[in-house]
Amino acid sequence: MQTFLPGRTIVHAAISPDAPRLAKWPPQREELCRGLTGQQVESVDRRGKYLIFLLRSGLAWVVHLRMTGALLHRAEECEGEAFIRARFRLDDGTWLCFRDVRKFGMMWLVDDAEEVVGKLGPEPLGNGFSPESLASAFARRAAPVKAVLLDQAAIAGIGNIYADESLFESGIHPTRPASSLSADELGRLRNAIVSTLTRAVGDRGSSFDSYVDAKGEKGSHHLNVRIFRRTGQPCPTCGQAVQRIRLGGRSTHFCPGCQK
DNA sequence: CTTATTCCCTGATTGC
DNA sequence: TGCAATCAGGGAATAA
Repeated sequence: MQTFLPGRTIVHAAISPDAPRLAKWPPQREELCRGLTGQQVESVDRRGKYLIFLLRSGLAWVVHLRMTGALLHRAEECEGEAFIRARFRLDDGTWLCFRDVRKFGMMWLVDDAEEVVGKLGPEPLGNGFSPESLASAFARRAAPVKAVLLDQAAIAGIGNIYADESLFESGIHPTRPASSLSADELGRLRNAIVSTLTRAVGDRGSSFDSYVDAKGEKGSHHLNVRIFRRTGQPCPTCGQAVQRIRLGGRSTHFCPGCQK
């Protein structure tokens, strides 16, 4: 995305009427498309799970792919391809196609990206992310630590896979109240979050389901997870069977032997 | 303020 | 084999 989009101008934009919730702001898809047409992309950025395209005009085009969304860069229009919910033609003749089977994806065209991402917690791969950052995110939070890890206002960008992997790597039980973690545990969890996300980025993401990048390529990190969706299989450390429970409305996987 | 629950959506999986 | 019910999941909305 960073390689081909900066400098390009959107010369045509269309959102399909079968994706009525895709346009979050302006809420009418025609208005969002009108606003995007003629805009030149200056830079590509990210905050948590949100993509931010800063435009030369000063506006920000913000996109969230959610579960099954993908922004695909194509030489040709994705004519006849299933689940294409929006298309954007660029001034070099290529296309950016938004494919989204489950229609959970969202986009905004705003004066300031902070209107969308302003309430997110700190970036776990940012410079200042420390055990103290976690302590402040967990203060007064009696909810299970797994649920707080998924709370984007506490820490930005951690999803279900990486919450389970980080808790496993740090040896912390997912049901522990977040505010009950000791300083040592906060330090271990901080390091586990950083190493888990760094490894996942190195593998270009996890394609348990349909995730692909702008070139249509899958990530490989789903091949390297230690605990996620491995219910009943032996723990890689102690051999006990991996257990699955529901927490924060999500499937949660952990080793009853290693995670206290 | 926090926490829990429901909803959105549809392909894949499971159950009879 | 066929059809229906269930499941998966991020985050918004709602309720308590």
